[in-house]
Amino acid sequence: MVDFLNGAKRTCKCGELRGSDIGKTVTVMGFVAKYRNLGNLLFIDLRDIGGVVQVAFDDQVDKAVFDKANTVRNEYVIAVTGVVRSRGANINKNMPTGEVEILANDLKILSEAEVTPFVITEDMKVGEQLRLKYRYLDLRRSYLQQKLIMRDKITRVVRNYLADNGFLEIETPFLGKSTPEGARDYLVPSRVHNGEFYALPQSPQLYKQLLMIAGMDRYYQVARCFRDEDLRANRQPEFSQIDMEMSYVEDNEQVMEIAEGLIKKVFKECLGMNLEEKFRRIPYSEAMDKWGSDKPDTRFDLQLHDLSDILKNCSFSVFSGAIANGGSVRAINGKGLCDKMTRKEVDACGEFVKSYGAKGLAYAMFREDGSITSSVFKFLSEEEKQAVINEMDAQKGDIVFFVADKNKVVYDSLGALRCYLADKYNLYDKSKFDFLWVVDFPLLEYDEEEKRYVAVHHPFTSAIVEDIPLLDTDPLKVRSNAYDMVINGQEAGGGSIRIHDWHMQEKIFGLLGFSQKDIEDRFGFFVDAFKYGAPPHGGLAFGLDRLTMLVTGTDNIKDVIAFPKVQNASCLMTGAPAAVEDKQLKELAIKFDIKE
RNA sequence: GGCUCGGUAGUUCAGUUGGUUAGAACGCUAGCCUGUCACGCUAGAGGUCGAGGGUUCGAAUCCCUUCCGAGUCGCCA
Repeated sequence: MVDFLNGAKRTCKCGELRGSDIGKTVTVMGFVAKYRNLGNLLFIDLRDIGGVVQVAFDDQVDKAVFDKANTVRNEYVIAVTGVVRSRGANINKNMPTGEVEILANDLKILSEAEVTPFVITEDMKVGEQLRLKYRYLDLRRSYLQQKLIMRDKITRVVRNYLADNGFLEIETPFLGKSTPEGARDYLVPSRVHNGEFYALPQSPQLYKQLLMIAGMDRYYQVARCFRDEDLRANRQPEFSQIDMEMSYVEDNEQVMEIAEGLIKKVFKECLGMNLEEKFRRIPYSEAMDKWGSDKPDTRFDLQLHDLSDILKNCSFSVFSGAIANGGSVRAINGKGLCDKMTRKEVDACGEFVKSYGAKGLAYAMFREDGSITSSVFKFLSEEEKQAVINEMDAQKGDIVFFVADKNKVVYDSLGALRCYLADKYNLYDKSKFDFLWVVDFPLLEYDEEEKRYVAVHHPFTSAIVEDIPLLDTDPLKVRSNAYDMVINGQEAGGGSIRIHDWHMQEKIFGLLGFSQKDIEDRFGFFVDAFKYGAPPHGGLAFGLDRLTMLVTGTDNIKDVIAFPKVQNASCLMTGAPAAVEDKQLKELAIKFDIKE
């Protein structure tokens, strides 16, 4: 039988009580985290979002209340009224409220609870599968509550900052038009227009640009975005962006300055970090050449070195062949790792780079005794060897890894390998933060499968003015006004100065292989809008989930989302997605063959 | 779509070369206990070894299929 509150009011949260509260009569409410019955004395650890406090029930004080407390089990929801008193000699230093306890004189059982599928404790080692099925129980843990509290704080800081800078929060539709460039769309069938579909937004890109054309000047939104692609540890099918756009800018720096200020504010308010220095700007080409990635983690060295000039004529055909085919040979030097790595671990690196398309991983181990163990040095002349050693600054104790292939494979595999090594051998301080911008991205890249140019960023990104002539002669050389903010080797956000001239927009669409009809069908409304006056504008979007991950120090995106989906994009708690009733399908005029 | 790893009591796990009745800890239930906070002590309940098929005298263990989950490559303008 459960009690009604019957007018009882909570006077404070469990975790707030301190020595200074001794003597006060308080009423607290929460979940029973733990009970310890000593016979005629019973302790309950009561948990709410603010923390845990110990409640004591003494049968000498009130036998009826004591007997009632005896029926209480874990996760019951109760209200306790009592007097805060000192624990005397029995202080628990492990809890913030450990100096005090509440001696109960009234107990209300507000809700009974069945035995939970897992015990809710902070040091829990329960499988994710079970925790996600009972997410509402998992979320009772302070670990997750603190992450959602921080997420709330971040969004509040963001809202305040952007409001202070003249940005208006404006909502844009979830039900939009499918524009099949980029990620797969989630589609929503229309009942009124049978056979037609809305698409959920991959991002509010078109709307925010239209808001600039509408004269809204500066816009932002904490926007839910949807992408029907496969999940990762840091990727969910629906996620949130801090999406912003501003008018009358034509220079990257104007947007980056605002965005950088925002990140500095977030880190200041949320982590107390003072980020004084301007973030580094690294051109895309340098990021690739030095770090093998357009989101380099520069907390550790392990830079890539291009050995193509040295090795282009070497007798090792894998190397010379790759270079002759337009690829390259590059290497990284694992300083001091030679003796830390077993043969098996070196082989594991070889397997690791294979997943990035590399056919193999050559190495050279520089032993402390001066000898060199290498899979490739025997193919090199003395001059070549010496030149490699000089270029790599290879010394005793080092291990150098080489990859020869198409440039993309070399970058991908070595770029990933350096992160793998740094992580595995603790080559950097994981508590440090590393902020930078990658700029001067190429505007276009060539898609071998589709046999056409595709936009590196998106089709609305503008080209750097001095590169515009190259659009007609060498489009792959054109750099864009795009910029990505990279924090700890993760893309935290990205944006660009947009095209605001519809002639240029049509030209880019043309380069991307869109026919006039394609443009009309997909983006007609968008191109039209530019014909009625469009301020120069640019913007950027931060991934709120990833930002929260960085601030709270987790590498699992599920930790910062209340109700996340699992790898196959289903929800273990609700069972979504699920079949619907025939009646619903009929209304939508949807018919499909159900596979057995 | 590919690769790797995992699924045994409510939970976390152990389970040898295929061999008697599948174990431990925690949790749960009952009893005792006035200073516990990982309370303690005693007793007890609790298993379709993810599912299906196969090999075998015999399968948690070996093989095949399949479901579920994790990581990752592709993918994510």
